Amino acid sequence: MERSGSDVRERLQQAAVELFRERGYDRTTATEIAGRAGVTERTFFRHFSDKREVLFDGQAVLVEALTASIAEAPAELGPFDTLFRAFRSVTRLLEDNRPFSKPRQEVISATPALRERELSKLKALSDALASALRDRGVSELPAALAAHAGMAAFAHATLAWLDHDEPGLSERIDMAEKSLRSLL
Amino acid sequence: MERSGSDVRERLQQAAVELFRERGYDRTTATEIAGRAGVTERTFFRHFSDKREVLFDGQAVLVEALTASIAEAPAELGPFDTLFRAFRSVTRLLEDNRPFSKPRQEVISATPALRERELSKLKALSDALASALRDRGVSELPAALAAHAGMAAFAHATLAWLDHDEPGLSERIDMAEKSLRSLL
DNA sequence: GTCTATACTGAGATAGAC
DNA sequence: GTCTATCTCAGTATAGAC
Repeated sequence: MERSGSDVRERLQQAAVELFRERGYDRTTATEIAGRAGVTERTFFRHFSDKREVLFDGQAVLVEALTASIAEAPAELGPFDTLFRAFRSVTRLLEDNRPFSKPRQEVISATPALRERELSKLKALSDALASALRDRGVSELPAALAAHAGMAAFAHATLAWLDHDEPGLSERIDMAEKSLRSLL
Repeated sequence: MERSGSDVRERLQQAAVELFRERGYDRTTATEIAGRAGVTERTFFRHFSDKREVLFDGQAVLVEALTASIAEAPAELGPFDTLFRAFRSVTRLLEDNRPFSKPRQEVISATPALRERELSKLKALSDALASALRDRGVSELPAALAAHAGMAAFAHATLAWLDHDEPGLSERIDMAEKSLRSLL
């Protein structure tokens, strides 16, 4: 049982999604997940600080990609232009991940404890975007509000697209952006 | 030991805030909270589905007040006008509750597990506002986005005001509204 | 890797309000 | 008698300490 290959983390994540779908989150123990991945419960908790965390790892990549896009955006763009440019820069990434994201999202949506954790992650993401905007000279309050509103639109589009794949992600982002802009 | 008709629930909430401030959330057990309120641990969990929930009860009143205000707003008002009218209608309520809200918020802000729960509650509130807007004929997407953006502004103003009481809550809501509207 | 505290659950008993 | 709140007792699983 490959121990040093260090794809243990991925095997744990894979096993977790499978088991959560088979039995539900509450009826799955950390020991069972570890067992299916060929390690002990203790190893599970070495990799993930708590049971929920096993489903929330991909976020780091997304944060990096989005903040990088914001940092290198033309200086003359306003907050929303900058944000939506960033969101569009990761559509390809999200589309490629859809086969894994969809079952994962089904589990999350069905489990209150996981939805709670999801909100934390979205908040952290939103805060990171606000920080990236501030680095471009946008001041505190507008940066926070733009990041929040933009993230809400982006998250809404992404979740709707994971639920039904048509219309596509790009179109959904367009729709969300238009809707947001016509509100103000 | 007053068993029936009593205010066990409130005693539990009171005891919880006290103990969390004295020792911190993690170092306080449900048994200790129950003990200080004069009941057993099991009774604590009959009143609150989990340990975090004991700090999040006041929300119901706020949801009621805000959705009521939205429902009775003049039909010609747009989504943001409707929302901020509602936010302003509860400033008095929030100001009166400040003596209780402030210590409570300090505990929440200092505890990751409680911040997570707080986000859930804000999401539920935001969803309720979106639903109230839809009842006025605002369609799905704009209702969700307006509610999210508006709530972000309102929450930002309220938390900042709990942290430092000057400028006052009304002024802070004015500032947040202006900032949000001038984003475009 | 082992041990332990504690959050949480379930079932059945008891006590009082009605 | 019913109904509801609480208690008692006996567990399981998470997560942290060692």
